[in-house]
Formats: sequence, structure tokens, C-alpha cells
Amino acid sequence: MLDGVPDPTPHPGASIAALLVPWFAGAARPLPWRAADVSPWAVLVSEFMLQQTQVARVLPRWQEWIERWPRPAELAAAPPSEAVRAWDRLGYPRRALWLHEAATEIVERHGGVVPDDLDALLALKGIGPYTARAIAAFAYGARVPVVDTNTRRVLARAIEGRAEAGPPRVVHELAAMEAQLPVDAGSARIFNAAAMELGATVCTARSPRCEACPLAGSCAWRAAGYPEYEGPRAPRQARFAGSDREMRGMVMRELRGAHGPVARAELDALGADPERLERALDSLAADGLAVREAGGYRLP
DNA sequence: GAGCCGTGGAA
DNA sequence: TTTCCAAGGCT
Repeated sequence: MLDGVPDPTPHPGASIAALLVPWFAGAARPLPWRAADVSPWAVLVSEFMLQQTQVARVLPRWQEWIERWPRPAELAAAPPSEAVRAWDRLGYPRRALWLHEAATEIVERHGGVVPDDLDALLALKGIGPYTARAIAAFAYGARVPVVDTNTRRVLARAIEGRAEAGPPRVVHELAAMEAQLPVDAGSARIFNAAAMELGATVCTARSPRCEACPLAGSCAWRAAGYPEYEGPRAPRQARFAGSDREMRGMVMRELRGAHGPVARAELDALGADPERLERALDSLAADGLAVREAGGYRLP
């Protein structure tokens, strides 16, 4: 642009942190794990629960968990079965087992303190690239890019002008977020949270509320006239009704509700196809979520 | 690296 | 009703 000549057009690809950080101050939902006095452990628990699970469903379970197990050592001292029960119906119950295992590893290898180092976090069970970065950034204030499904969509739209992010390109997306990240660590932390918040509440997958978006004036997707997504799509998930996943869920509900072993006859009484039940029990046993014993099946 | 892993809300 | 999607990670 020429000196002194204001650019009247939108700015595709323009820096978005300067817009998102102030927006977040007024628009952020008051989520309890964002409070200033929340421990890194409490942040870690929230991140496990939030994997593929909506905020509204996590809120009550998170409150219970941190009151009951306020530090890693307390969860590690409890039997895994209690973690699985307290997980209730959050889904993907392996996460409860992994969280219990991570707590044990934190006690044994890190003196009961959640590590602040990316590699140490990645070495913990159930912690992958997203969660490790989220804990480093949100619990410890590290200046690292955090990229989740919301951030991927925001970057794809605002910067690349595409409707959807498409298949993950981890290296590219981390670099893109890094390029937008404010130099100051405190602002970087807010920006990471703000990008996720925008994707969750405004720049949503289905019906984006562009009229309420702080990036509307500089959004590349909007400037291009909202072109439809052309790239490859993820394969559709298998139908849930009648699936092994559904069967696993039914079995886990029975095991959580019982306080001793559940007899095989009670599981048969669920009325499922015997082969389907057998596959579910085998896979649950392989995952460590169900233990076979003489009286039937129980939680670990 | 593709397939798999729960549950519930919204369109 | 069906389908999509949700603060991913493991094998």
C-alpha cells in the first residue's frame, strides 16, 4: 500500500491476533477451568474431558472430579474403577483410564507435579499434540501454538479463504498459528484461547455467525464470497445404532451401575446379538475397561 | 495412516 | 428421522 493511502478493501490474511485478543476480553465464556487460581492438574483434567466432548457436558463432571481428586496423587491412589464410574457418560471411557494412568505417571515420574515441558507431557498416556500444547499454554503460560478443530477452521477461513480445514496438516497448521502468535507470552495465551473460542461460538462448522465476528472485515473466506469447500472429506462415521460402539456403551453402563461383578446372564439380558456382545466384551477387556472373572465382568 | 473409540445436542 | 459434529488420541 502507498504511504498515507488508506486501504478500503478487506485485508485477507491480515494479522488476526490484534482483533481476537480484545474481542475475547468481552466475549469469552466464563469457563471455570479458565479461572486464574485453577491448578495445572485441573486444567489437565478439563483437557482430557474436552477431547471430542462438548463444554456443557463436561462442566458438572469436571467440578466433581477436581473436588474429589484435587491433585494427581489422590486420583492415582484411587482404583481405576472409581475413575471410570466418575467419568459417567462423558463417552470414550478409555479416557478415564488414561487419565488415571497419567496421574500415576505424574506421581511416579514427576513428583506429583504436572510437567510443563511439551515432551514430558506428550509422554503421558492420553496426551497428544493438542492436549500437550493446551496444558503448556493454558496451565503454564507457555508461548506455544495450540491448534484444535476450532482453530483449524478459523485459520482455514480467515487466512486461506476456505470453508473447511480439510484433512489435518499438523506441521502447516502449527506454523500458521505460530505466525499469528503474539510475541508476548500472555497475549499468546489469550490468542490461543480466543481462536478456539471464536471457532466454538461464532465461526462454527454449520451456521457461522459472521455478523458477530471480529474478523469479518479481514476474513479471506468472506472476502472471496464464501466459496464452498472442494477438498476431500472425512469418511462418514459408521452408523451408531447396532454398532459395536453402542454395545460397548451398553455394557459399560451396566458395569458402572453395579458394585460387584456383573453376571454374563445379565449382559445377555440386554438382548443383543451374542456375537456382537462377545466382540464388545473382548474389546473392552483388551482395553482394560472390563475384567473377566468367575462371577462375570467387573470394572478394573 | 486409516479405523476405531461414546454420547448427546442441534439442524 | 437422519446426519453432522463435538477443546483428540491410540493402535
